[in-house]
Amino acid sequence: MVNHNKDHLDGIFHALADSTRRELVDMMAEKERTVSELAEPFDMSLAAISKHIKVLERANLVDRSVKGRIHTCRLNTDSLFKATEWLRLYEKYWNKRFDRLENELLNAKKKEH
Amino acid sequence: MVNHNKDHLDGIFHALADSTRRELVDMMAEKERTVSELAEPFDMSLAAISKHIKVLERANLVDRSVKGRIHTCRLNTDSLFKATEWLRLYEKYWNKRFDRLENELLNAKKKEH
DNA sequence: ATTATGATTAACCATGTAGTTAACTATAAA
DNA sequence: TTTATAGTTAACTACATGGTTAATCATAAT
Repeated sequence: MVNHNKDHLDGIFHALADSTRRELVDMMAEKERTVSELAEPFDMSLAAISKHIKVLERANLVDRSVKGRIHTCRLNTDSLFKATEWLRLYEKYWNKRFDRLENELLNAKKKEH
Repeated sequence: MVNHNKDHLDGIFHALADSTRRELVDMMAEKERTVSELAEPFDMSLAAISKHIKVLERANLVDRSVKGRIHTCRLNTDSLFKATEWLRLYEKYWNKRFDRLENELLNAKKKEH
């Protein structure tokens, strides 16, 4: 049996492991965008951006609606949420670190007096 | 000028885009582990795991200390924290979704009466 | 001194990635 | 009807990835 959640996270993290794609996500987070709008700021062919968008789509990070020749892309936060959920498992570890740092600071201050 | 933060996130997300590596992270989160301990549960050569660990290390997700022939690996949460920080930018979007869902539910209940 | 163990490294293979250009599809405008 | 626009797809290149086995290195045990 295959773990689909596993595959899903693979795809999500892989999609996010590219700064161009993260910038595309940024743009779509602000508001929905057409493919050409998304491509405009990049020094890269439309074909390349088209592929990047498809990677985001496969990872379920982006939904697309087609009207005539215009493809409109919008962020689908479900996958971002899943990625965050995985990372959240480890939140307590860096909280621990912060607590430790805080304590050290506190002790340092006490010594000053 | 190169954006180092960008490169860093590339490496972090790429490191996390593999279920074997995520499982290694899980194991190290529980407690620090030697390389062989980390390799043990996997149906894969030690060499392969050694490489996976190096990917995690390059992404700053793992620190290693060597004592004799034993390499001990522990989680470094700094990078996990960075990844979470990036994702947290979008948190408001799924909160919006949840709010909308909540409202819909509320309205549905009102109609019942 | 020899052998066994923990781990890395090198050489290799198959597959995947990120980009290119060129060809194509579909729709809108002249 | 022709042409321009929005976008995808195909074929290609160069390089990275994830795995293998075999060789190597360093340390510990006999």
